[in-house]
Parts: sequence; structure tokens; C-alpha cells
Amino acid sequence: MRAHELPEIRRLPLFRDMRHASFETLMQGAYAQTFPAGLELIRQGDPADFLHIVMEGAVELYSLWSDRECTMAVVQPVGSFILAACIRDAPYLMSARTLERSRLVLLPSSDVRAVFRTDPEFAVSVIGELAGCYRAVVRHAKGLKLRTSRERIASYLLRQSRLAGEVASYILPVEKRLLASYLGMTPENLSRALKTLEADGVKIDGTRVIITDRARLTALARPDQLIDGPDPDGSTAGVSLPPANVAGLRRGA
Amino acid sequence: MRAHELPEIRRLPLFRDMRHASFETLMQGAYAQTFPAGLELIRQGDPADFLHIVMEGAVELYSLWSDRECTMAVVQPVGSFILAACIRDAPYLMSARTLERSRLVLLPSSDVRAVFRTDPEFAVSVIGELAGCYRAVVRHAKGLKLRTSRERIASYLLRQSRLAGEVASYILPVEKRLLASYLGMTPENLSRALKTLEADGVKIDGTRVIITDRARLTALARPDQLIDGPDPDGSTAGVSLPPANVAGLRRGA
DNA sequence: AGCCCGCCTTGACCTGCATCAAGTTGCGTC
DNA sequence: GACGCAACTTGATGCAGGTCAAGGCGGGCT
Repeated sequence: MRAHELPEIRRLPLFRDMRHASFETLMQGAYAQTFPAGLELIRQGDPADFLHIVMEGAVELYSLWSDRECTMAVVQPVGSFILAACIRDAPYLMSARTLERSRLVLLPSSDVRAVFRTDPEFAVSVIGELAGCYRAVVRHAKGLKLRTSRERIASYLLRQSRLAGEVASYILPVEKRLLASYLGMTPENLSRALKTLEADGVKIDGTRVIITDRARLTALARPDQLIDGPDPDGSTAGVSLPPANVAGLRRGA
Repeated sequence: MRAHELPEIRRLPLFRDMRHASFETLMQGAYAQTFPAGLELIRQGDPADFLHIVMEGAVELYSLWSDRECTMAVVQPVGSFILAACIRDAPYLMSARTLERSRLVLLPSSDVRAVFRTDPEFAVSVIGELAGCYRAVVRHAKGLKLRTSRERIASYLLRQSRLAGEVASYILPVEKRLLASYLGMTPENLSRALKTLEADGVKIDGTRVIITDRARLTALARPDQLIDGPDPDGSTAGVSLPPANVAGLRRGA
């Protein structure tokens, strides 16, 4: 564990308000490690031994079933994942892999469970975090059930623009294949849909998104706070695709 | 509030372990009411003023977007709903309506939030409940993204059979239109798919389901604990369609 | 620099599922 | 028992999106 990492973890909403002693206890059992890109960190179905925290890099949460695979979320620094499985001492519902070289901190699940029973402040933070995660997944499910592919794409593009500060142009934060999987469609379909969306106010040039007619794109996407967020308090709770970079710098790769 | 209702609420996992005084406090602000069938209890987007508990009847949670609608879950006695919105003091993400004449207990959200801050045992229960809800929605999303319509139907039919005790025949606990919406398809498509599933080991006669070839149906559905549940500890956390009745008695209607 | 591999695109095709439009059944009501 | 409504079924049709197959582009490595 590096010196600067402890304060960074401490600043997370999940750990911000807990007692000092509790934090110490948790961090005693912690260990940090750097993993190469493309490594499977967690296999779905395995027992939830550790709460994972992403310090650097990016981690994809995905699910497998019967030779099919789909992306559920991407976790970026500094964020935690699979809190729910740790708490219930239940098998992971999702697998996780690094998208790039990543540094993680791992906390034994048993420690996490022990600490929130003795530190009410930490318990309250866990409640907030879980409630946020729950609402994020509900939003995702709503999008899948209520919107068509094109609408999901348009909403995503607008949401990323909003997260970057209502910019008219930005760089996609993830590979298109991953985006397609997250949005519940094939890469081919995403590619074609992006092309046809040029008639609806957005131009895609490689990884760059240029919103040419925001009103038109908005009319198609019909963004809704109850699907696209954010929650009034603004916390995203880490279960979604990462925010876009404003400048031309490409994340990862 | 009726005399027998307090103990029933107290028996819920969410309230079972809290301090007596906390329970008293919560129940002082509670009020119970009976609603007719088909009444909108909650409109998505409204502020989360009350935690709802279903004492009798059944409540559908559904979502609306742009003249489309989909069922997210059905809550049956004795279960609570929209805990996450209450905790975050955020707008409801889903609407709720009674499916039949139902009796509900309503607890002011502010009381819930206040109590879990002062009663660590209650906080722990809330954590467990939220983690369960989160995992239930993740499962639902996985099913939507990884399985085809036919596979979702087959899985659902097998799951209901399991919940009823591996019976070969049972009555559908909900209307088919609602089931279709829950499974993410149109009623027409459900109707047709059920017909074609007769070649795969299950016969549907009205509301009765008869599994004629469990092996064959299982081969199609490829049930998976990480999608269909249950979690090892068995708690369903109330976010799913209700279990089937074993006997010939029809729920609701 | 050149090569190679993986991501992305494009095309052709086709399946699954939605949509629209009638029926039909079942059930509660009068 | 007849009526009427709502749920369900069935049919015809169309389109969204999946699948399969073949390039093209770009970035990283030797």
C-alpha cells in the first residue's frame, strides 16, 4: 500500500465518515496490488472474499451465461465494487476484469462485515452506497426495457456530454464493442446505428463524438432523470460507464 | 393499524432485529390504509415520503417512459418496497399500483432515516435488505441482456415450479399481460412463445402450467443460480414476481 | 519501418419480436 | 341466461437488430 493511497480511500463516500479506529482496522487487513490489462479479477459464482477498490486504471464488470457475455458496468478510480456480495457473503453475480493496467486495494469481506456492525457511521455510509447502486441498476434495467437501441445510444451520448459539462464534442471513454455490450446490442448494430444517427444531430468520427444538433438529438433520446440520472445529490455510485474526457486525450489504450 | 399487524411487521427481516424502542418510534408515525384494486399508490418522480409495506393484497412496481410502460416487480405480503428512494430522500424511480384490494402500512421516510442512524441493528438490517434488492435487480438485468424471450419464459416457468416445491403443475400467480411486461416482451409474443414451448416440455392451459418434460425444459432454460436465484441464504428480498400457488386457487382476479 | 493483430466497419441475409387488426374466451354483472 | 368488458389468442405484416462473412484501419511491437 502506498502512502498516498490511504487518504484517497479515506476520501471515498463509503469510508469518509467512519471512525478513525474502524478505518485503521479495515486497512490493516487490506493489501494493494497492480494487475496487467485484461486480467480476470473475479469470476462470477466465486465466493465474495474481498471488497475491491480501484485506485488506478479501470475495471469492467460483466456477466456470462451460456457462451454469451455482457458488460454491466465499468468502475474507475476511485471507486469500489461488489459491495453487495461481500455484505451478504454470497457468490459474485458478475465477473470483473481489468480494462488496462490497474492498481487495486482489496479488503477482506469478513472485515467489512465486522466493521459495519461496530461502527454505525460506516453502516450509514454502506446504506447510502448500496441504495445508490440499487438505483443505478434499476435505471439501467429501465433503459433496457423501455427504450430502443437508437434511443439508448442517443441517451448515452447526451449523458456523456452532460457529465463532461454540456460540451458539444468529446472522446468516447470506452471501446465501442464494450459500449455496445453495455447498451445491450451487438457492435455491428452500434456501428450502423451511429451512422444513421448522423441524421439526428450527432456525428461520430472514430472515438470522437460531435453533437451537431442538440435539440434534435434530445428529441430522439427524450432524456429522463429517472433513467439517465443524476440523482439529486449527484452521486453516481460507480455503477455505470465512466464519464467522458473533455479534451482530446484518449482514456486507456 | 390493526392489532395483529404490528407483530407481522415486526417479523419482517427488515424490522426483526431492531431495538424495541426504535420499533416503537417507527410505528408511532405509521399509518395503515386499505386501497381498492388498480389504484396508483406512487407516481415515479414524486418525492419518497413513505416507506410502504404490503400487509394484504399485491402491489405492482412499474416504470413509465414516453408512453411506454413496463413491470419491474410485484410485491406481496408481507414485504416492503422503495426502501432505497426513502433512504436517499430521492424521487421514486418506479410507480406503484395495487393489483387487487390491498392493505398497506406507510412509514414516513424521515422516520426511517432517523432510526437507522440511531439503531445500529436496524442499520444492519437495512444493509441486508438493500444488498438483496440490488442483487435481485442485477439478476433481472442479466436475464434481459443474456437470454432470449423464450429462454426467459422457460426460466421463469421453472423458477416458479421450484418456488412451489418442484411441482409439475401450478397456477400462474399473475396475469399474462403483466408477466409479459415483467419478462420484457409483448403479450402477443408471450402467448405465441408459450404455444411453441409445448414442444419443449411445458403445456399451458389457461392459467395452469404443466411441466411435461422437465429435462427438456431445463435444457432450454439452462437455469443459473446467478440469474434465477436463490441466494444461498434464500431471502428473495421482494423484488421479483410472486411465488406460484401450488393448489388450484387463483391469486387475485 | 514494417508487420500483425484486434477493433471497427460494411454488406447480405435472416430471425425474432413488435405492431396492427380481428377474433375468441372467460368471467362478472344485471 | 344474456350481456359486456377485459384478457387472451391468432393471423398477417414489417422492421429492428442479430448473425455471418469479408474487408479496412490503426496502434503496438519487433
